[in-house]
Amino acid sequence: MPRTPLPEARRTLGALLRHAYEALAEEVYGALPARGFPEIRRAHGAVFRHLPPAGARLTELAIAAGMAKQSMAYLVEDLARLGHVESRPDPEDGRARRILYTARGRRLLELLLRLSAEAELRLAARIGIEEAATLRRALERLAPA
Amino acid sequence: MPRTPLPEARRTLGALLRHAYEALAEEVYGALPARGFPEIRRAHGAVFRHLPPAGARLTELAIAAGMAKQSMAYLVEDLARLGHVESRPDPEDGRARRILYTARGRRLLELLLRLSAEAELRLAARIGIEEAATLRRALERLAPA
DNA sequence: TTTCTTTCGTCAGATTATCTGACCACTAGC
DNA sequence: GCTAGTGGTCAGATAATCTGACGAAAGAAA
Repeated sequence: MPRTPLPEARRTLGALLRHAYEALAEEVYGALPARGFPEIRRAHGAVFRHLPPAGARLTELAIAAGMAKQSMAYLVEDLARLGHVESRPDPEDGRARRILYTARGRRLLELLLRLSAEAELRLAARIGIEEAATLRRALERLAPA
Repeated sequence: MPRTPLPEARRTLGALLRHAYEALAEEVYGALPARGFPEIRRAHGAVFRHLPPAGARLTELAIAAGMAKQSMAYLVEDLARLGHVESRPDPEDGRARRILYTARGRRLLELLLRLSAEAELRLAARIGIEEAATLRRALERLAPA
């Protein structure tokens, strides 16, 4: 028998993280339809989380997001079709394509960031500012540099 | 212009939560093949997170996991095929089925809980015991009662 | 400068994990 | 005993990933 009692399955750290993430994602992505972006799905976040304002190559994006380049290509193509990014041939490399935000895509990125910040503020109001700050600090220590 | 500067997309609270969850899930589920359960995928976790030792009905499981009963049925059928759960007609209700762990399923549940506890301990070693405790506390305040 | 190797992206095809709608069997409430 | 509601399945769709094979371009080596 283990010294420490095993946690309930719903109370493992992983389950708690998943739940918090799920709730936050729902707040952010759930707000998009009413804000004029009903076509955006959570999977698109993989692009917005990793595409810097100056643009990036497809393969860079795929690596940053930790997925196959084919998978990233599928998301990027979708966002291009929806008018949020465009993919232009890279002048510096004839094989490569540069993924860039359109004006609409930049507005969406800003909206996502604003909604995220607001959701974090609401969370802080629920659990306490101090508590929320330590939560963020702990998570930041786990994130890659 | 917003008073607070917008966060970088990779530093929203959601992105941080997602990253931490992803890392933890990888530790736990990544260990399964070497421990004799190569057939278990992350989606199966929806069952193990919500199926109590005494069993439950399919619809209860679906509601607890926040998914359609058809989706839960797909996961349960898969785990039944793999010998981790079995689904028997409910003696108290002729329409219903009771989902129960097999002996193998119970061992897997225990392993998952143990791996989760170990991953949490390693995380605490990385960021500090105090920090990990406050992380858990904050997340628990966000979880449903 | 020709060749070899690696990298960038696409094509084709598969699988997993979800959903919705329609339905049947059974229970429960009047 | 009807009628309404619930538990579960069937059928079909879609989203979001993957792997393998490949062509074109770049970079390294000869």
